[in-house]
Formats: sequence, structure tokens, C-alpha cells
Amino acid sequence: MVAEKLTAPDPETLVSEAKAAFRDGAMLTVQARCEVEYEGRTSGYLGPGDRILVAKPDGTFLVHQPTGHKPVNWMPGGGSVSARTSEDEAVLLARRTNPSERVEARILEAYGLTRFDATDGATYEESGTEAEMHEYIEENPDVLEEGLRIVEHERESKYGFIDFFARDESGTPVVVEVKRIQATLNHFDQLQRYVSLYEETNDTVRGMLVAPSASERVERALRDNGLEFVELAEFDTDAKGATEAKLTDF
Amino acid sequence: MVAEKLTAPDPETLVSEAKAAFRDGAMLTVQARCEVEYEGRTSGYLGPGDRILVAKPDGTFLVHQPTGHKPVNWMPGGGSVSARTSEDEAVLLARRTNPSERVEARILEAYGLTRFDATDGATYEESGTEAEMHEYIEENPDVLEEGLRIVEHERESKYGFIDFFARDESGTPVVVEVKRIQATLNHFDQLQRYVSLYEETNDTVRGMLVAPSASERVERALRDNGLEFVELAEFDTDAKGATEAKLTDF
DNA sequence: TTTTAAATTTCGATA
DNA sequence: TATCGAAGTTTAAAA
Repeated sequence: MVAEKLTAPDPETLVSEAKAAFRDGAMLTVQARCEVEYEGRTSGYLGPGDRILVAKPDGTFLVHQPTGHKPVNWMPGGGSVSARTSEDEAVLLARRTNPSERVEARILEAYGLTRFDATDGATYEESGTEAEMHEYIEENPDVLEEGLRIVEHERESKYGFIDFFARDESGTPVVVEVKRIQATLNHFDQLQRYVSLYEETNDTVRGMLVAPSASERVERALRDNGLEFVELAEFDTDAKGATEAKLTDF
Repeated sequence: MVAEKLTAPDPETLVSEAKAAFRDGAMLTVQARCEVEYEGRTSGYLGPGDRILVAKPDGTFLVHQPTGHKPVNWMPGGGSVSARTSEDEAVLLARRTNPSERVEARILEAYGLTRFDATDGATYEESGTEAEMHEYIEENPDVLEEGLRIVEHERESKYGFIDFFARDESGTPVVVEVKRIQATLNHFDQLQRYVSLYEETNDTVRGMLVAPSASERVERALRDNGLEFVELAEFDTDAKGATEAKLTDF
């Protein structure tokens, strides 16, 4: 049986089921009223309430309230989850080192428990990422500017990586920073950092921020600092085209 | 009953249970073999495998594989989740607008389903955040430098907010950027942006990045640009002290 | 292991 | 509603 379920397990049953799941590498889901403590990079406390607890075989531990995308408390994979009874209550504890941290869920009342012996060999395939936007630009530099030549992709500099190092029609060097989302001040900063560095050793250099859009403040910052904004919203690579065809077929 | 559980529901049962849960504002958890599509800011496809699906009453939808902290596919709250049968299979669909996106999980085999009528009025209380680090510095500016006076907290400038605007013992203005984690190049960028701006209208200004640590590259970037790094790892506010006492009592 | 930057980042605060 | 910056960010890639 792939999934085994218990309704309202008592603390001892919950702990023994949890231990068995951890031992066997199964996923564990618990619906419970609980309180939660976190101690690590910061510290925090969550008072009693109803939540879903999920423990994965890689040490991942999640505490989900009835709303919100993010777990209210969690532990990333790499550590381990354990179960024990304490003062007649079941306690789930997730720990890891580097950084050293712990999440402890004290279960005041368990409503349900599911053990799930899951098998999943699939990996997620994604299109429309920034990496694909890079590919598209590399193959079609003219969309940025007529006559632009890409000299180098992901060039390492003293202060970080430049997305593209290029030259315009007249041979002037162009530092290009690419974003697949609306450009932010931090993105402006990044470009400015690379351009400043280049200016230390060379006279003329252009800086170009490529993105589907930019806020007013970002456009002004670029203008004030002699940098350029190039709007690029649409891009299509072979990979993306292939995936889209597949999704349409579905 | 707070949590109701079904083992291996057929598609029709799953859909009707899911609809009822969505209608009543309950949390839904499903253990299933499924395939998943995402279409929105990017697009992607995840082939068949065993996952835990969670739907929350606020429209949050999560698809969790057996490993990893982050859901492989998800929808943040704000939209809605619906259920239907299609070609004799149960399908869960999460949608939202702004941005327009959708996640569709086609359930090939359901192993378990739990409806959870959860009530949770608690809010997470946290200590050790950057906001508390700000409080600590405001009350103890000497930890940054002997004789430093804080003039303004969160000062707005043309290109963003300065954490602290201060003056040193000799009256020279100091722009202070504070991070509670190891300083990154982006943090250096932020400080540099504020300092450059100030230099446009004033002659002398110091820039100070405060953090528990910084990488070699960040330290060099600061040095090369005449900015300063102040190491500050420990800080304690009344709030943090209070919470720590409580956790110790536990 | 450390660093660097992306992310379907999410989230909260602010204007 | 858009923007800005923090986050216990996590994750992946590269050195």
C-alpha cells in the first residue's frame, strides 16, 4: 500500500508511525493543532493552531498554516527529522547543522496522519527562463541594436559576472545586463558596477540594461548615469517553442 | 470532525470531495501520482510521479515532490483552486490573474485524500530580524564607531532608502547600510548608490556597510571605492531578550 | 566549500 | 495598485 492513513492517532501511535516513516524513507503528513518553535538564524515562536506538517525523507520539514504560500516554519533538506513523546505529547523535531538550527512542533492534538511511500523520478522542465533569454540574445543580437556583436557571454570581472560583453557598430565596447522581469534598482546597480569597473581601465564604454520594463525610478537612474535601457519583452528559443507545442497538444 | 480521510478515492469521489472542501474553506491534501503543467511567468511540465498536493482556502496550491524545500510547482494565494474530471481523470487547477498564470495537476492515481477544517488564529513572532538590528544600532551607535551620532533612520533619497544617515565625531556625514547576514555584492551596490548620490550635492561623505561578515570580493570592492566595512555579528534588543527567555522556559 | 546571481522568488510596507 | 527591499530566503552553477 502506497499511502496509509490514521484518524486522530494518540501521541504514542503518532510517534511510532513517524519513526517508521522516517526509517523507511516515506513522506509523512500530519494534520494537527500544534505550537512551533524555531531556533537558528533567527528565533521565533508560533502559538497553538491548526496546521499541516510535512516531513520528507531528505530532512525537509514544513509547517503550513491555512493561508499563505510559504510555510510559517520549515527546515530545508540536509538535516533529519525525529519524533518523540514529551509530557504525554508527540513532538516532531527537525534539525540541521551549517547553519545550526532546529524546528520543534509540539503536537497538542493530532487529527490525521498519512504515511506516503512516494516514488518520483521525474524532473521539472521549464521554458522562458533568463538562461533562454540569453540564448535568444546571443543568436539575435540585432534585437538589442542594429549591428551589435556579442564578444563574450558571462564574462568574469573583478567584481562579478557580466551577462554579455559586446561591441557596437563603431567598435565601442558595450556591457549588457539582461533581466527577464521588470528591471529593479538592484539590476541598475549591477550594471553600474560592471561599467564603473570597465571605466577604470578604458575610456569609452556603454552600459545597456535589457528587460521587458523598468520603473520610473530605474529609468531615471539609468539616464542620470549615462546608461541605456532596451526593452525586450518577447523572446523565443527552440526549446521554448518545442515546449509550447507540447502544451498545446495536451 | 476536523479531518476526514479517504483511501484511494476514485476520480469522481476525489473531485466531489475537493469541491466540497473548496466551498467550505477547508484545507485539502492529496497523495497522488500525477503530472503537472505550469503556464504563466514561465512555462513548464513535470512528468508522472508521486507527490503531495496541498490546496488552501486562500487559493494557495502546492505540489511537493519527495525531496526539496520548495514545491516543484505552486500557486501563491489570491486566486482560486478548482476540481474537475477530464477523460476519466481528476484534475486540480489553480489559477490567478496579475500575473495571469495557472497550475494544472492531472491525477493519474490518487492514493489518499484528507480534508482539514483548520482554525488558526496565531501569528508567528520572530526575533533577530534586520529591523531589530536597526533598533539595536539606533540605541547603541557606538558599536559602529566611537562618537557616531545617528541623524536619521530610513531616510528617503532620490534612488531609494538609506538605512541610517549619521555624522561622525568630526561632523562628517556617514551613510550606513545594515545587513544581518553576510554582505553581498548587491549590498555593496546599494551603499555605493546612496553614497554616489550624496556626493553629487555634497563634498565629503563616508559610506559604511555593517554586517556580520563579507566575502573577499565584497571587502575589496568596498576598499577600492573608499567605503568602509564594520563587522557586527551580535546584537540584542529587549524584544529578542524577552523571546529568548521564553524559549528557555519552555 | 564558498561565492555569485536567479527565482514562476514571496511577503510586507509604503506611497 | 505599483514599487522597493528584506527574507530563517532556497536553489543551482561555478570556482
